Amino acid sequence: MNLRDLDYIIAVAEFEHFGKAADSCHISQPTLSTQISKIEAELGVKIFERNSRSLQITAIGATIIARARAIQSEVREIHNLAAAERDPMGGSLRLGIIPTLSPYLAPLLLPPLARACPRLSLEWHEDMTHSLVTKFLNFDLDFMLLATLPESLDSDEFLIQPLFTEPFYLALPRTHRLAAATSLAMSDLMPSELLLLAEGHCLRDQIVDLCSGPALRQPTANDFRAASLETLLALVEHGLGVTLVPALALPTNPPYDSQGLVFRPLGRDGGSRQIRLITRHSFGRPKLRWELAKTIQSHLPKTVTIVNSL
Amino acid sequence: MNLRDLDYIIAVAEFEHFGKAADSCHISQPTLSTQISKIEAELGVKIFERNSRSLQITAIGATIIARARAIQSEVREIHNLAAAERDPMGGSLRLGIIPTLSPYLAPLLLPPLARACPRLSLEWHEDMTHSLVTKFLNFDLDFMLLATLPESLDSDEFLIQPLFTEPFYLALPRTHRLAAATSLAMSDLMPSELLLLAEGHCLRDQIVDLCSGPALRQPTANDFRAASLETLLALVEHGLGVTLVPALALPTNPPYDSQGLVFRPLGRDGGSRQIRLITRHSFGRPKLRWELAKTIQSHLPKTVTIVNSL
DNA sequence: TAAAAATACTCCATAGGTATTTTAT
DNA sequence: ATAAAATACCTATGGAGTATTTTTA
Repeated sequence: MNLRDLDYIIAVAEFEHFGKAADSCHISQPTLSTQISKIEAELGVKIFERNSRSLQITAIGATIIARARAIQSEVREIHNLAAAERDPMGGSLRLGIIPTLSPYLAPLLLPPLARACPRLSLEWHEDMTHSLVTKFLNFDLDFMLLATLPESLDSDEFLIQPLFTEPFYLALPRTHRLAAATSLAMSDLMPSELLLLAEGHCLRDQIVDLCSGPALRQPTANDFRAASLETLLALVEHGLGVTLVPALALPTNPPYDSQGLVFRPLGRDGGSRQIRLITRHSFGRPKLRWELAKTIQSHLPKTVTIVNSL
Repeated sequence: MNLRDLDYIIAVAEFEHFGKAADSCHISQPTLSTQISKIEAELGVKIFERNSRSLQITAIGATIIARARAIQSEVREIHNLAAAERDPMGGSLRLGIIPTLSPYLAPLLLPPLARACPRLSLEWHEDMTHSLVTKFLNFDLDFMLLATLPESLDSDEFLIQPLFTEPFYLALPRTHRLAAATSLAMSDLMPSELLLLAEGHCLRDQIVDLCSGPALRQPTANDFRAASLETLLALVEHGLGVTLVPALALPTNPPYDSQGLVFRPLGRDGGSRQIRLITRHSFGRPKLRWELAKTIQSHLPKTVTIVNSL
């Protein structure tokens, strides 16, 4: 067996098609076929059940592929360790981040991080929690910044580092009847006026949980299934409703207003989310982990609360 | 980089000598030299600091080698998984076991294990705790049976499974003044008559801890530094002293006596040790782990107490 | 019959060998 | 002076290519 062979079985598992997998590995289909056959002969088990019409991964194949991904990740990490030795704040790093955090954290984090680690090559993967976790478990991400913790991360091999708690704010059109109120609670809202993100966003679920009080605006055919907070805020600005946003979505300076929008804190227990940094314990560059966490915590606005300050 | 390259850097790290490492890899010294150079060039770091008289592992080299060992272990485990798929109770398994347990457990465990897993290839590594743990951490053992838990095993990546608790018995010459006593306590012993194993055996340390009561027989030039319990029992049989042995060291059937020896239970809190099975969570053959633990627990004499029965 | 994997064969990159030189104590 | 690693250069295994055949839905 060979390290390259691991790429090959992972590619076949990914594409479930020898031709496409071969392309992705930049080799010919016959070469891939022979190599896979050799591996299967060496191990004495079929990794893929295949014929000219279909391809399936066998049970043992799936466990082998999981190990192969882990091995590849370790090999990558050897390269990263070496790169970090040549340049402690260099190397490459793959960060996953949720869409309701990414646009607000990026401008805060990237400039100081580039200053602290000038030669660090950062891959920024913006996706919803579920997709990020899948990639992470496949060793395709080194770090994740999440607001929720799926059960699949309930394992000792992962390091979960709370960074900050971010309260929710009510976003209102400036012309809204509640725009001038000094203190607001969820119960002041009309059930129908709350706008939500599309399903799959953890923020949507958190707000739904929070709003067990006022009946939720049911999704209808006319509902705009907003894919981003920015879109949602545009709807609010045009008077189509109100929404809850995490603190980082606010304009950076008080009074936190922008053109047609005003943001109002919610009273005690108005809700908040905790942003956590997730890695594997086996991530081999502790200084880089520390630098990342520290840089995030050091450049947050006063609207959020630092947890576990470094 | 190549899987074989990992063998090479591990071999050089092991022998600290290119010629010997090359021999162990069955390649020539120049081939090894060129390969190591290539790896170092690829990673851009020196793994070994070397000249014609000395060889040292660099700091980054040590971390790379640790990863390399982990990768090799994963690769081995892929082969083992495949072997286990062809034959669920087959494959190979490397078990480390302490010298004060090995001679008593081996005859109990091996026949039923061979019956349960006829084609399992078992490597039996008998050594003291410290050496076993070193091998285990280097991924050179799959399982350990230990009576103590060094701090280096304080990590979530290891699975520690208590199997049974084994009380200590006092071993006396048949002619001893206490041989006829029905109930004994540590305080009945004369400080000078207690014989101990050589240093390094966990059993020695446990008995020393237990015997904070009677002053210990101090090692002198005349002391026989017994390397095994069997040797110690031979000394006892010849009237040179008494000793404490774990229950499994007793002859299998009551009245638990053999030729010139008698064994007497100690009263409440006469001491005991707990035997634990240690693996990595990443060990990929849970059925085999279960079978091993179960087979051990199923074939123990009544003198020990099963913990966490499977 | 058509899409996909397997086979047959040829080629070449690179791991590995032998002979020799360089290095550092 | 000597032990050990590095270099030079040659060999050959096995990974990769192209052309073709086999398979099965």
